[in-house]
Amino acid sequence: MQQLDSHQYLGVRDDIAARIAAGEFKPGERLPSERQLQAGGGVARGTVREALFQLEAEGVIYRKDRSGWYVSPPPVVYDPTRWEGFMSYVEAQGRRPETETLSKVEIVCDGMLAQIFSRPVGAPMYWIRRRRLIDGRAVLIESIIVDAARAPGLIEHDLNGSLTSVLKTVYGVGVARNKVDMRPCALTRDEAEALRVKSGLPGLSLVRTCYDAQGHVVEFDREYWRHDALTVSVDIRVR
Amino acid sequence: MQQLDSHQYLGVRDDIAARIAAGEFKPGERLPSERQLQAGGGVARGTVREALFQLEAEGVIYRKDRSGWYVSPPPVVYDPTRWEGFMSYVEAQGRRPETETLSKVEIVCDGMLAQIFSRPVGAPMYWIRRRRLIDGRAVLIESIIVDAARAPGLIEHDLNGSLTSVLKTVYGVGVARNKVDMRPCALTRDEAEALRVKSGLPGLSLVRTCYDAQGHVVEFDREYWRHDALTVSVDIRVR
DNA sequence: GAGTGGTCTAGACCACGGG
DNA sequence: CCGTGGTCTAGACCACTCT
Repeated sequence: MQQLDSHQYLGVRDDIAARIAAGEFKPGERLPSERQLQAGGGVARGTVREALFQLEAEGVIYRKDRSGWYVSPPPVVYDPTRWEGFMSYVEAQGRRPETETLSKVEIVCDGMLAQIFSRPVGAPMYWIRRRRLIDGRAVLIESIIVDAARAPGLIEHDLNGSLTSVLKTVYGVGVARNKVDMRPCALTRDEAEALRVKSGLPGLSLVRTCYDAQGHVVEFDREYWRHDALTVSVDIRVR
Repeated sequence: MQQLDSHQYLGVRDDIAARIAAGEFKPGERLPSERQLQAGGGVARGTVREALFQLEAEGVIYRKDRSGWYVSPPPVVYDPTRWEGFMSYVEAQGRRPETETLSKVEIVCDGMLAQIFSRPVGAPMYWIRRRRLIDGRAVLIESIIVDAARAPGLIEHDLNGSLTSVLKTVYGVGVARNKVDMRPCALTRDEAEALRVKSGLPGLSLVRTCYDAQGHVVEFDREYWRHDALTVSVDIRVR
């Protein structure tokens, strides 16, 4: 498991990392092509790629398909215990958030949703898919389910802002409890395509269930984040 | 970015995933060697490895260095808002937790620790490194700093159980607030070696700062988890 | 159309493990 | 010791983006 003097890909990794640290390549900038990086060191292209994968796993660089490797910008901090939405906390950190609504449709409750929402199978629900970007880079894709009975006509609204505030201001539906599950995952076919990354890239899966004061589920949200785009921070006090 | 009918490594991935799902290989069991898997499908070994990396990123399999590929057991659920320690929540989920203390030494406060603990540079601190296992597999390594003034002689105790309960019962030091930061990371040289995995494997970095009722830092803890070993779950209520 | 990364081949040698 | 995964080479073709 140890890198002795062999493991030249770690040497290549260190070279590239040093050049980034030295400011030769800045966040958002493109690295030289794999074949150019290879030429410098007299190594096979596969070895250069191994080094690039290492840096990608560390969150130092990322790739745009068939366009090249780029230096990663710093991650944003996400606090699941706060109610402010994506748009506000990203902006508060001096970054530029964007939201794109990929689709919004009415569906009917299947068995799994029936259980989550405590609603009968067949009850109408809204299904919203959105992609969110920071500084122009797609960082997460989310799939939201909302009980149509709680927010009739929801999908007629503009959903490129804060969904929570639409629910609150238009429908008077407030959130009193929030359950968040997180786990490292691999971005699979669909998520990877929507984020325009290679399938199999590590990510963070985040599942949020929002309840109102009566304990009814208001919103059920699955998010898939690029692994290098966020830090999660939770601050808890004993009651 | 899309898998058409080419991308045969995804086909190999699906084959292996199907055999695992069908129960041909059970959690904890070893897969056939790469060269054996290769023989079945008439593909190059590199292609088989690509498929195995994919499954590893998804948390389906993991490797033991130069020993082989194994089917992953299910992850444990970790709730940073609960105070119960590793030993109890792992056991509560029907798994077998173990802790090994790798080292415990007295150190002096450097600049960073001085800031975290609001203590003068040079103040004595204890530094404890532990490795924790579930069902015999190393899943995390942690590095803990405790203010020696708050718990004199702490490192004389057996630290293979719950540190929090030792602090509470022996020293009367309770925790009133908990700050947890999490982010996907790559396991680098030291962590990877301690977990006996390949450097560069994705992981989850978890930094916990524990405060007492007076707002003093009691314990500062950095954990590095295998990415496939846990799910984080947070349940928050508005007050 | 040129250049990029993505995939794949068919070999090779090495370091480490105890299937 | 033999088999394993870990690393590496030197090519090749493809699908895609547009540097």
